[in-house]
Amino acid sequence: MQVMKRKVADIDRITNGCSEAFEFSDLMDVQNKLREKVELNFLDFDELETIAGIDVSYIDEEALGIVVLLDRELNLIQVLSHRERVNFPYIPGFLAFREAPVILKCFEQLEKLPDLAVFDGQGIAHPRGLGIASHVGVLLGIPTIGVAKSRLHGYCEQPKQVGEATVLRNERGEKIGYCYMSKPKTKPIIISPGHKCDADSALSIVKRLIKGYKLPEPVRLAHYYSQKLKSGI
DNA sequence: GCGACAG
DNA sequence: ATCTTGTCGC
Repeated sequence: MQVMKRKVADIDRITNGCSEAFEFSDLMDVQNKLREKVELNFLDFDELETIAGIDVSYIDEEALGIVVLLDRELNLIQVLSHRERVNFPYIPGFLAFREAPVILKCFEQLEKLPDLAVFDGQGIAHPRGLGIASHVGVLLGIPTIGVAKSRLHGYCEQPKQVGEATVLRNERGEKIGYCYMSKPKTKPIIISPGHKCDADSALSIVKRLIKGYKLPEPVRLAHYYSQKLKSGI
């Protein structure tokens, strides 16, 4: 637990950042508290009207948040963005403390929240069950799903066939998501529910959001615009 | 003490 | 995430 005593500020100094002097134990307390509010229930894709995709890119010391809004047929409705200085370093397991601020600023621009938000990162497949998808999902009170390009927590068999999904389980053997090969000859993606959604619903929904690419459309488009806007500045 | 470690 | 062009393979 000694390492957990280290102040984020210490790491911040090393990373040339400028985060608050929070301690890991405090950050973990926040996560454990929010974790209690996570709800895992069935979510029907056919009931969704609008779906959002979120991504964040960086420009030196600034973060550029992007939220793309899609309709049920995955047509682009609008793109929201917000750019601001980041004051927190990237620390595995604490990504939300770095990216949630700018993401929330994007959502504030919406008059009506989406029926589902898909994140680039983990949902409950996290050491304390609160990846960025769950974290923001609880703060906004809307259904969310996490789609990561690599694993952070949990173990599973490697899918070998395209379209094959293997169960991702935590150390207690509980199902916390799926490892899914969405495209031929590509590394499988890690799918886990964020909030107001369960693992099976998350897998089912993500499958319907994939249109020929490795990543589901909401996240793929968010990343696309994230990079595009950044270069156009 | 060592390894793991989303974006 | 980001720094970066070409290139090997399906």
